[in-house]
Amino acid sequence: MNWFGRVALVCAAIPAGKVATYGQIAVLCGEPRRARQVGRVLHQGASSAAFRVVNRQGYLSGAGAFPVPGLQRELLQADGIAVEGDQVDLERYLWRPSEEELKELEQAFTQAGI
DNA sequence: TCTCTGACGGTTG
DNA sequence: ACAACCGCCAGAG
Repeated sequence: MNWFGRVALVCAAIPAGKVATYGQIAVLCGEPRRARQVGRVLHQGASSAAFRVVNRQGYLSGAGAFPVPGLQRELLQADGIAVEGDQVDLERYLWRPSEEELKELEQAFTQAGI
């Protein structure tokens, strides 16, 4: 499995109603310093769950990030997440992976052949 | 080739 | 709290 695949797996592992940060995704992929590259592969359409990824401040991706402006906002709200001024409350919505979730993720990596 | 540019983030002053 | 740097690396021009 490659970098692209890992990012896709991690995004798929984000629970509905929660958000994750780019840096967090990078860490979960085992490459802590590649937050930027996470954004790039997501832009390439790595995962349909990419709308649950925001930056460290809780701000949504830029206008050009999604084909339709405001799409990410709608998807998040449909997920039950409150979006205020293109920003979400990380204290409330940030995904904090449980031991069980980490284990499942590790399993997914292994199964995919990391 | 070379340079510039980012869906980013940690560190430092 | 804030801003300036740095690391990161694949595309675009």
